[in-house]
Amino acid sequence: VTATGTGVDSGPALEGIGRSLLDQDPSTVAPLLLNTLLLHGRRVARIVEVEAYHGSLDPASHAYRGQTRRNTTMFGPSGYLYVYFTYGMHWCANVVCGPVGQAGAVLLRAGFPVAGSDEMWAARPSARRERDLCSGPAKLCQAMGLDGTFDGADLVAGDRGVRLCTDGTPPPPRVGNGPRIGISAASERPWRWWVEGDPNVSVRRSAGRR
DNA sequence: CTTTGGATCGTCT
DNA sequence: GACGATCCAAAGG
Repeated sequence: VTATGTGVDSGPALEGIGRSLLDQDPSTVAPLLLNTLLLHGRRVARIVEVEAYHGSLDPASHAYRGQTRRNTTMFGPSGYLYVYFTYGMHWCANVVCGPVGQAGAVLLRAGFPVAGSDEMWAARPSARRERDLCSGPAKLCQAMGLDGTFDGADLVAGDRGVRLCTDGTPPPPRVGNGPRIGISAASERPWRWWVEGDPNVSVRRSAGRR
């Protein structure tokens, strides 16, 4: 695992996230991913906001109505990347959790640039401030250069150059927790976690609205 | 700062 | 044929 020239390799050594940690319930795994690092080539983002999605018991999940072509990765082994296309133009990335056959994933909702931000700015020309780079699930994918071709990538083995690591940064001292964003079903379940006070965390559109 | 509406197409019924 | 696990530009305070 390297991020040469990024400044990351001059800090504490990076350590891959183990598959056993991810092989648990999405609601257990989700908060554990806060402050971890998503790496792709030179680009590194620190995850500051996540959401848990379950399977047949979660009406907001893509896996609620069983396995289909799109959500196949969600039903596979943990540690893989589930990338889906939405709103006709956006990609969003999840970390698959739990055992084979049991759908579950953690949506990576926001992060902030730790390295390779030059590539992120290039990938996101509409960004004006640094916090515009990764402050949303589709922004994060765009900034990190992730699209549908990365669906099914192994984040533990890093078989397609995408990896999930930790640099020893402890869990955030204050973790926010509340309802998930942008869903219409099961909107009362508090399955979203974020680093309290981080400016990259998405804000729920005031009042209602999806 | 906030609010609003439009873009755009793969997926599943 | 309908609907998104969203983002952005524009307009108003």
